[in-house]
Amino acid sequence: MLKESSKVKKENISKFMVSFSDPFRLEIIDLIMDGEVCVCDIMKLTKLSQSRISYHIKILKEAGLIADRQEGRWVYYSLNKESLFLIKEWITSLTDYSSNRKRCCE
Amino acid sequence: MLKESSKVKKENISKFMVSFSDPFRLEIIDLIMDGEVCVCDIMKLTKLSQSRISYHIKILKEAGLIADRQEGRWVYYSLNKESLFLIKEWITSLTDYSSNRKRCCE
DNA sequence: TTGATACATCAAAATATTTTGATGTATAAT
DNA sequence: ATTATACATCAAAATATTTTGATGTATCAA
Repeated sequence: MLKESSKVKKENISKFMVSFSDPFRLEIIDLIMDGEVCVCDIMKLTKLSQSRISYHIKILKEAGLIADRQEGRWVYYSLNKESLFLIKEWITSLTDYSSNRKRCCE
Repeated sequence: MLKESSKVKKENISKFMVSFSDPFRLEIIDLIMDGEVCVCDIMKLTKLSQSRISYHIKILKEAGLIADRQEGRWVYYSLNKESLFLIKEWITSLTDYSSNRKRCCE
């Protein structure tokens, strides 16, 4: 079993994965990757309704996946690379651990 | 936007993330990391009901996260490292892409 | 100060996922 | 053959997530 000392908490991993588990959120992330975007940009590019986008944005934000910055009436969203690195690290620890592990009775 | 040439398909990413998004499935993965386990092992270790475990196992299997091997009456499950590597690669492509990208009008 | 824009939030409805308990199938032991 | 074990599958119920349309708040322009 993975040590509890891992930098990412299980609860956060779950939240992160949930936030990545919706196709519309993946689409939004795809757009945000190209640079800061506001909700109105996402509306134009995805044809999703405003409140629907706000809802998904909220999930992504609460998972720590994106950051926001207000500028006048606009709110710009951007990828939070730090959290992506942490998750990558967590997946690495999964693969590393299970490849170094000795099987019982071998 | 990420090139479609990425080794992992969006649909698979979504499935993978869904499969990782449930705390009980994370728990099961945690156990499987320690070596092959059967449903009965998981039952003993997690106190989840048999059909509940089977259900989650199915989700994990369909996402390509775990592999199975039958031996008599037992079915042993193990981590499929290949898919973990692919997802890690996908996350890497997310961070790499967005860090190399030039902001508009800069 | 009025009206428009950008976005958040809310409650209800729609939809999807998960859990439960029952039943089914295959293997193996008696 | 009969019974027990290991697991899968199923349908119904329980629960969670998502969508929708309405309303709220802040900012800005006229």
